[in-house]
Formats: sequence, C-alpha cells, structure tokens
Amino acid sequence: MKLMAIDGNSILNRAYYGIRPLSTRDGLYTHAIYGFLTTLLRLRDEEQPDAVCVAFDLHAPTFRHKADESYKATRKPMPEELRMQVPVLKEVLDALNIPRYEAEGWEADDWLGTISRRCEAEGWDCVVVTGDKDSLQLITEKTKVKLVSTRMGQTTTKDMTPESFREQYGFDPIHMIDLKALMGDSSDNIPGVPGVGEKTAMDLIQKYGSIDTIYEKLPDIEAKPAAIKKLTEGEESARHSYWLATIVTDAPLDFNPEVNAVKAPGPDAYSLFLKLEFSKLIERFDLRQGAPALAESERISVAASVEQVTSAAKAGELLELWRNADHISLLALPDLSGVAVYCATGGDTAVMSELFFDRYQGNWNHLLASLFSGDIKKVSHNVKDLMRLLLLNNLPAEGFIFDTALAAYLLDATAGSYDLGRLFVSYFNEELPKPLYLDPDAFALLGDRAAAEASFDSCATAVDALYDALAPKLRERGQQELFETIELPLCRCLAEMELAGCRVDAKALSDFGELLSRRAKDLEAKIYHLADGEFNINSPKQLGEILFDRLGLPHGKKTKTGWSTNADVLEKLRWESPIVDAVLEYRQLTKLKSTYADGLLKALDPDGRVRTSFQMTVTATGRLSSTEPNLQNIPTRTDLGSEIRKMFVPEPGNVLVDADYSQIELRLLAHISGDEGMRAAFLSGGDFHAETASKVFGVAREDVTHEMRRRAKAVNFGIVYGISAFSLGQDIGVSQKEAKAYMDAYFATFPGVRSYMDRVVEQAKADGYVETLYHRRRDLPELASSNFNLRSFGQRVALNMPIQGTAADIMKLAMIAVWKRLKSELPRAKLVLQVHDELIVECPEGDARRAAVLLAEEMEGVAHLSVPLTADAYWGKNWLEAKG
DNA sequence: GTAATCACG
DNA sequence: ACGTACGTGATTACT
Repeated sequence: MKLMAIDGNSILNRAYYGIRPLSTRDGLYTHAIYGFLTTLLRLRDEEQPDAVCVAFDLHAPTFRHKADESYKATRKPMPEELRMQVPVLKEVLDALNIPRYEAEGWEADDWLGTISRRCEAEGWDCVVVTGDKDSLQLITEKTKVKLVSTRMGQTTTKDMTPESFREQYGFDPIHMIDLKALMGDSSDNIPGVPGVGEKTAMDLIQKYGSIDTIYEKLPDIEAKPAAIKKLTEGEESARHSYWLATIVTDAPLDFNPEVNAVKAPGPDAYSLFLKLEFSKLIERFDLRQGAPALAESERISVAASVEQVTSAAKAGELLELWRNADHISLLALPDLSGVAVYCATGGDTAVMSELFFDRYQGNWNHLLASLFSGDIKKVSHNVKDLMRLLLLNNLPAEGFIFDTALAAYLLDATAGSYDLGRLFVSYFNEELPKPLYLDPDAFALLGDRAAAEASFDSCATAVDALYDALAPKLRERGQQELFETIELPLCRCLAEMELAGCRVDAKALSDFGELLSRRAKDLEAKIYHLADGEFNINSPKQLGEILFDRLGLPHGKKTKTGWSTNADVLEKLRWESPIVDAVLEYRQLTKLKSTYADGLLKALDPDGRVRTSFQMTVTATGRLSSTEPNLQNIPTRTDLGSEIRKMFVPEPGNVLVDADYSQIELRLLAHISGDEGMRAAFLSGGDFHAETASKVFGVAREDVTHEMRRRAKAVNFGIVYGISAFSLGQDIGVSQKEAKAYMDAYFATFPGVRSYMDRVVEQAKADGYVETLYHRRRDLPELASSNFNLRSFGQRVALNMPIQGTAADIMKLAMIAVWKRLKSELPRAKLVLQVHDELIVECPEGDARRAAVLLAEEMEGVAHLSVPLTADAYWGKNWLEAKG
C-alpha cells in the first residue's frame, strides 16, 4: 500500500510562479490552483497511490513551536494574487474528498514528517511530494521524496530514494539535517555556523556524516585551520541550527493512512470547477456524471417551447412573429441545412423553432430570404461566418444587430476562446450540451444529425441569454459605439472579402516551387559535404550538433533544448564556415517552398483563387488575423520572397490596387503623446526617420547618413514596442551603452513621448487596463504581478496596445468606408485583402485610378488627428507591382 | 502537443 | 539584480 503526501504550500507556490496568470471573468486568479491540480493529476497517474493527502503551513501570529522570534522573518510575504487562491484550493480539495492537514503553528514539513513515519509504522510506503529540499531528510527505504520543479510552465519531477540521494550527495538522507546545521539556510532563517558555506559543509558531512562525529573529533579533523576555528566557535549555533532544521516526525496527530484512501469527488466539485472555469479539468477528474443537464436550467426550461416548421402556413406565422419581435437569436448549421431560432414573446415565454430543410416541404428559400432580410433583427454567434455562408448561397445577410462572440471579445480581448460553450460556462456557471454542429468536422465525420439536433435548440437559447448578459456590459463600459460602428459593420465587409478571395497564378507558383526544390537540393548536397555526413538540416537539434559539436563553431544564445541555430545567431557565424551561409540559404528556400509555394497551392480553390479566413476575435490589440491560408505574411522583404507576390494576380482585364498607410503607428504616437517636436516632424511632411536622425544625432538634415537613419528608424520602432536599451542594442548591433545614449537623446528630443510613456503606464496600473482612442480595451493583470518579467511585459504592452490598437481601429473604419463607397461608385471593384496597414482592391483596369484615389481618400479621411494621416495607393498587374 | 524557426505588419 | 521589443500563423521535428 502506498500513500502520497503533498506539500500544499510548496506545490501551490511553484505552480503560481511557473504558470502565466489566469483568472476567471470576475477577477479571481486561478493559475496556481490550476497548476496544483494538473500536478496532482500527473503524479497520481505516475504513482498510482492508494491514498492521497495534502499538508499546509498555518502560522499563528502569537505562537511558534520553534521559539525563535525572527523565525521565517526573512521570507517575503505571499503576493496577494497567490494568497487569494489558498482558501479556494482548500475548498477544491475538500470537494474532491482529498484530506488535508494543517494546524496553527505547524508547518507542512512537520505533517509530512509525521505522516511518513506513521505510514511506515503501519507498513505503508510513502511518497512525499514537494519542491523543498528540506524534506529530503525524510527519505528512508519506505519513504521517497518526489522533488517537483516548474519551469516555463513545464513541470518536472525527480524521484529521490536512499540510493539516488546517496549518489547525488554522498551521504545518508538523515544527514541532510547535519548539512543544514553547518551551512544554514537563509530562507528558513537557520543560522548554521557563521563562515561555513555549502562547499565546506558538504565536504565535512561527506567525510564525517554528522555534526556529532565532527565535534567529537575536533580539532583533529581534516579541514582548513580557519574552518576548524569557525566550527569551534560556532558549536552552539550548529547545535541550535540542527534542532531548527530537524523536521518534526511526532506531531500530535492521530493518523491512519487508511482514512486517506482515494475517494471519488464529492457532489460540490462539479459546480466549483465550473465557477473556476476549469472545463478541461472537469473531464480529467471525471466530474460530470450525475450533474444536472443544462436543459433543466431555469432560463431555458421556462423560456423554450420547441417546434419544427413543417408547412408554408407555419412559416408565414413565424415570419410575422419574428418581424414583430424586439430581436431573435439564431444559429445555423455549417451547411445551412438547419437553423434554430429563439424568439422571446414577452414575460417568461418564448418560441423556439428548429428549421431543418431536408424535411421541410414548402418554399424554404423564401423563408430563408425573409429571415435574413433587413426587417428581422437578429442576434447570432460569429456573424461574419454566417454572413459568408448566406452570401455564398445567394441569400441576403442583413439585419444583424448583435454578435455574442464579438461582444465577448470586446469585453475581454485576451480570453483566448469565445466558443459558445465556454462563454456560457464563464457567464452562467453552467455547461451547454456539446454543440456538435458548431464543429464542421465533427458534424461531417459523424454525420450525426441526431446529436446536433439534440443540442441545437439549447444553443440558440444560450445565444439569447448571452445577448442579455453582454449587451448591457458593453454599454456600461462605453464600448457600444465601437461595437456598432466598427466591429459589427466590418462583418459584412470581411465576409465579402473572404468570399471574393485572391487569384493566384498556379502554373507560375508550381514552376517557382520546382526551382526552389532544385536549388535546395544543390545546397543540401553542399551542406552534407561540408558537414562530412548526412543529417536532417531541418532539425535544429541535429543542426546544432553538427555546427557546434562536430564543427566546433562558437555558440551564441541557448534555447530550452540546446544551442540556438536561428538566423540571428547564424548571421554572426557566417565568416566561420561556408556551411553557415549554405544553411541560411537552405532555410530560406525550404521556407518559401513549404509554406508559400506548396502551402498556397494546397489552399487553392478550383476557380484558381485562395480564400483566407479573417479572424476577428484573436488578437489582444484589435488587429485581424488571417488563417488557412495566412495571407498577411506573404514574403516581401527579400527579392526571392517577393517572387511569391508576383503570383498574386487579378482576373484578366482587372488590376490590383494597393493602398497603405504611411507610418500610421508613429503618427498615432505623435498624436496621442502630443509631443510638439514629433508633431512638427510629421507636419513638415519630410522623411520621418531621417528627421528623427537629424534631431537625435544633432546633425543637419542633409548630413544624415544612411546608417544614422537606419538607427533612428530602429529607435522609432523600439519606442512603439516599449523598448529597452539591451534589445535596441541587439537589434541595431551596437552596445547596450550606446543604445542607451540613443534613447536618452531620443527622449530629450521628444520629451512629450517620455511623459506619455510614464502617464500611460501609471494610468494602466490604476485602471487595470489600457484602451485605444475608440475604447477598445485590453486588461492588464500583469501590471499587478509580483513577477518582474511579467510586470515588465505588462508595461511594454501598456505602451504598445493603445497605438497598435488605435491603428487597427482606424483601418477597420477605413475598410467599412471604402466598402460602402465602392459599392455605390465602383460596383465592379472588390476589396480582397487587408494586411494591417494595407488594403488591396481588385477592379477592372479602367477603374484603377478612381479606385486608388477613393482608397487613399477614405483611408486618410476616416480619422482626424493632430498630424496628417496619409495613405499611398498604386496599382499593377500583380501584388508586387501594385505595391508601387 | 510543444518547441523552434521564420514569414509578415 | 532581474532578462530583454509589440502583434500574429504555418511548418517541421520530436516526445
């Protein structure tokens, strides 16, 4: 039989510092608890114990069993974000039926010591789980210590048995106490022998085993005379330290391992986990059995009466009902073969309608066309995707007044996921039946219409419930206008862009792919020759071995798994060996081949166009992102990469028109900070980076060299990202000191920028969030963190988000404006792409000039800043040409 | 599934 | 003293 005893404080601590912060919507931090539970699960799987319990420290202010006034005085107080998690973890453990041990004035160690000895007395094995090396003294033949460490979110454990301990330390585990008695431990306030450190202490214990033996033999021991003197003088302290370092093994505890036998979780666990938003852990702890199904929730059982539409007359009735309703909430199956509509009809009543068109006998096209026309106000989840589906089927896509996914994104842009099920748990602490139909793959693979139907109606009802919850919150936070004038109208614009797609010259692309292959093959042979053997060049591990071990090149930065082989590092090694250049070029070629040549060809639709999906709820700043394929990272920085842009072409007779904002982020920095010098630089209309260089380096405008401009440009970008001198130096290849001088000069030149940076961070600390000019918000719990790195990250984000985010807002407004004007003035022109500060339109050749003018006008006119906002537009027969 | 790398703004 | 720029997505290797 085996018992696993966990040091609760130690594991919680490690989880807290090892995992990035996570909190529920109402501000309760949960990452330490989450980390604790995943560690618990892992260790339980690994050890398969028959019993589990957890021990906690509990310090009474007035009583300490180790009567030392300053005991633990040097320990830092627990950060508030961790302290708040302790009682909740205890609640969780109680709910899981895992016994815990704690009492005033006792430490977790003392319980672990006592528990392990009682286990042994009962003939049980014991596994002590802790991150604290103090506990190693408890190791015996029947008790092992599992040392846990959490680094970068990764938990690793090391089993310490008498053998492995002796192998590592060279003495028996029990003499860990003697070691501490000599060397002391500042975090536990154990003095040890003054002047004796880890090295001397280890050496002595390895030779003599215990302090008793050492003091018996004094002064005739093998040690330096100075050490002998310190030991003699420090005997009293050593004896006292021994006592302090000894873990109690006979605490007053009536302990029986049987009582801790593993039990099933109790009835409260499920709701508690829902409250903490631990959906994944609900599965892993298997908490769902016996839980009430969602359908029993009050909101839904009162509201819905489900009926299916089977006649044209019925359809007419429903349309009438929907037209007169304040709004309806609906969801559609991904192939549009079914729609679920929830319609509140006053008081506590509602009509829930499920339309499945393979069964429906009447003219359902008419029903759909009416449903999605402008005179029925609709709420849905992921409106852009639904609009794309509707437009694809030549149906109208009007009258959408709310999108629950978009609203939830505006309320918390860093939540990461906005699927209906998760939102519902987060807002109502209840689970939705798994919305099978929302996952097109699951639906297609299973062909399980029955399962989809079973959850369909409750999901439409959930959309309505979320609308009621989210809409007032948007208003409270002043984000209604952002929602109504930017996010929601953009859905239609993006749906049309996705549908339009971009034409790609497939033949040219596959020819280019062939060329890349041939050149990569040549390089591969060359690399094998230079390396004196074959290996996988694409494996950073194998490449590192070849470069740094076999060829003995000097290594630079390290990664978690070995030496870095990234382009930055290799760049510095170019002169060391010709293999480096070959590898760099090989990387470039294979990247172009696999991601762009092959990748785009794979994504090509039969009509020769690629259709990306624009994601509206992914970035923390408000930008869009592009997936499957990503068309926002098509190469442009190298000549070879630019070849790919030549493959993006219009239909015959058309051209591509490309318009991009000029330095929109820096202009926004000038506007938001109000720095007069920076504003003047933009108002003068010259080359801003050169202008900056002239001011920062104190030379006349015409004396600015290429290198000075390059450096000034890097500083400008660095400022927007929340710079540090170190990274700036790295980036432009100067010393940290020199970089610091540039920054000082920069801030002296633009003092308003520095005061803005201070101001925005202060404000963010006070508010807990930052926002854009249009009230897009990003929460910043990182600023309150006790972790230096996280806090610094929070500060950089506080500087960057309002700028990057406002630029994103402005671009979205511009897209809406451009879309509207194109629709009325140049109906044959279509927006096809957005790349953050760049818009691309495809239109007939004859419309090119007017489209270019229109683009620039709308992009420039959409915001009124205290500096000019400028956009440049060109056109051409492919994307590269259109970049001007 | 995670890590490393590299493409973009 | 800390450890090192903001925001993304796709591919490949490897556990």
